[in-house]
Amino acid sequence: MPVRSEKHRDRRFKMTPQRLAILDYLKGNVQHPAADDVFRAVRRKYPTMSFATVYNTLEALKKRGMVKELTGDPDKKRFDPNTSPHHHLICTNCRKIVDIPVQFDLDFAEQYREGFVITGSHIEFSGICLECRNRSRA
Amino acid sequence: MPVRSEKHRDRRFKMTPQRLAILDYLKGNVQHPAADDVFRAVRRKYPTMSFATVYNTLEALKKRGMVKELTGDPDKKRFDPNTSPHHHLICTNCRKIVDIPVQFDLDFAEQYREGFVITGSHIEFSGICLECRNRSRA
DNA sequence: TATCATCTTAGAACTGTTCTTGTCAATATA
DNA sequence: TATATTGACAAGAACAGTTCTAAGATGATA
Repeated sequence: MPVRSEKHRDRRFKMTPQRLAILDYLKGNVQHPAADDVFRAVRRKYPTMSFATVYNTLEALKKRGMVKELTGDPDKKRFDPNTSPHHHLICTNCRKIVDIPVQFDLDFAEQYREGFVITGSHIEFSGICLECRNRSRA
Repeated sequence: MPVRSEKHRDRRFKMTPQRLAILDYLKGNVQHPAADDVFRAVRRKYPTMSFATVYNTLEALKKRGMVKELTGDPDKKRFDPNTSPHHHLICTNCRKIVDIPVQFDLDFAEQYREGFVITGSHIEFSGICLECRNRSRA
């Protein structure tokens, strides 16, 4: 589906070349990039690209539910273009984030909601990834 | 290098008044404070307290497993003196974090570990807390 | 193509965190 | 006791990531 068709859903979201480039970079990306990664990648095509544009665009996409902001990395905000329900593994050594492509059933947790209206859940496992273990063994 | 006996295990961790004050503030605290909160609270008793001391102490306590660092708040690091296994609810409006005092069984997730050696898990529900809902209704 | 709201850029400003420096106290060693 | 070592403190500089500002440029639409 061409990204441009989105314009009919939200005519206030202009499909500028910069935004298309950012969407293009995010599409199918499983690295869970930070703003920094987006900036460096897209700047190759648009050398005048500014950080403000990256943050503005990510914020706009977030507001429209096209990306999710992750909190697992304590050092920077990272973004996930995969908006279908899934969970994450994060390597405490290299900060790599890997998807767990299924959704666990946590309905039984409803009884603990403490008056909250729950809008989302996130399960995250931390550990050491295969690559980091191999590296430290070398 | 000589092996330290069990009773001397922590003799490199001096119990200074500043550290005792920080521990005292954290003990039983269920607010999941940020460094900032610790600083403001402890400074009342020790007006010369420095941010460096707060961060150093929190880092030392983390290293010794006496507090956990949380990642649910994208804007700042927050700390949890409750080190027993439990989960969290976070209000996306006021950033309040509330404990869910039980541990869910996620052993079945082992099959998705993607080569990771898993050392921890964290389940977090996001939503709107009762107070924020009442406030917005007013 | 004229209009208007939105977008982009560049850089400043801000926030939370880490690092550096100088000093001191407590402990270990001779 | 004298001396060395270690750990801790305060103050503030430095740093990284993010947000904000101002002004001009651009895209969508009629």
